[in-house]
Amino acid sequence: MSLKQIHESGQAFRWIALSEDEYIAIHEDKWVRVKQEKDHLNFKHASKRELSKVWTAYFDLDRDYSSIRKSYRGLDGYLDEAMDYGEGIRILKQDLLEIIITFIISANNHIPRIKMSIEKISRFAGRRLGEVEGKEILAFPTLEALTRIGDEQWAQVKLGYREAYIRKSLQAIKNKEVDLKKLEKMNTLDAKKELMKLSGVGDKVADCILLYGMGRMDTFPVDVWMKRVMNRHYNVPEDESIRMIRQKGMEVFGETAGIAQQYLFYYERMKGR
DNA sequence: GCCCAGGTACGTC
DNA sequence: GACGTACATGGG
Repeated sequence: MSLKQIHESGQAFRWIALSEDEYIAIHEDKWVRVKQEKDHLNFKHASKRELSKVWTAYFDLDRDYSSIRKSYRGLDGYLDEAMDYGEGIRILKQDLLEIIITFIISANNHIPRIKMSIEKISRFAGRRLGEVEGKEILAFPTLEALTRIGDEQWAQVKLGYREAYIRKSLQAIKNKEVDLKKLEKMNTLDAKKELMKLSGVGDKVADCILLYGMGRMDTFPVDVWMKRVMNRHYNVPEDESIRMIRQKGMEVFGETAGIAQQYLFYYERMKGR
């Protein structure tokens, strides 16, 4: 497990990097300072209770990634390379509302700008949780706090046309048109349909929400990077539709396709840098 | 100035 | 259902 790789793999936008090996992760109103020490993690000042109640689920510590990697080994050369390169990757299980907002913002946007937007939203409405080395630690805002953000502040976040998507979606969640609690009990396909009722949530964003906010590994988000991977390494013609590419990904990589996707995405984005 | 970014909504066909 | 297009914003 590698904190550095998880940090670079484009799923957590609000980690605070203290160094290459030490980060602050934030989940709801909890935060933890984690340091990589060779092959194990040091969760500084985290109580045993919090470790088992919060961070085990967040870091997906109960899943046996090595056996998943073993099951993929030899399937194809490219995934082998990607798994070697990103051996320490895990899929984080992050706060559902935060992930919904984050990935609505992600659509047709640059990663640094996505980070900036989320940071601003947290600054406007997130609770202050503490401070480490002069860096303020903010919670991602609650649903109530988000719906209290005013027009002027939203405008300052510079979300462009995504602002309306988010504000509509917040209302839909607030009045239970889309009930996030019920979502957890649904199978992946039903949950996806439900999520896609939210404004700004299409196929790809829904897949990301399922994968990063609900721990559903049986998803295969296809963005421009994954399209590139599938075109170049999986015999998918350039003009193939995203829909068909997703379907192929699910067929090839199966129940843990989301994890395979993360190895491939990370490898594609990092190599050549 | 032009191109692009972890795509989606909306109107046609 | 599949396809084309507009869409805010800012960095390269």
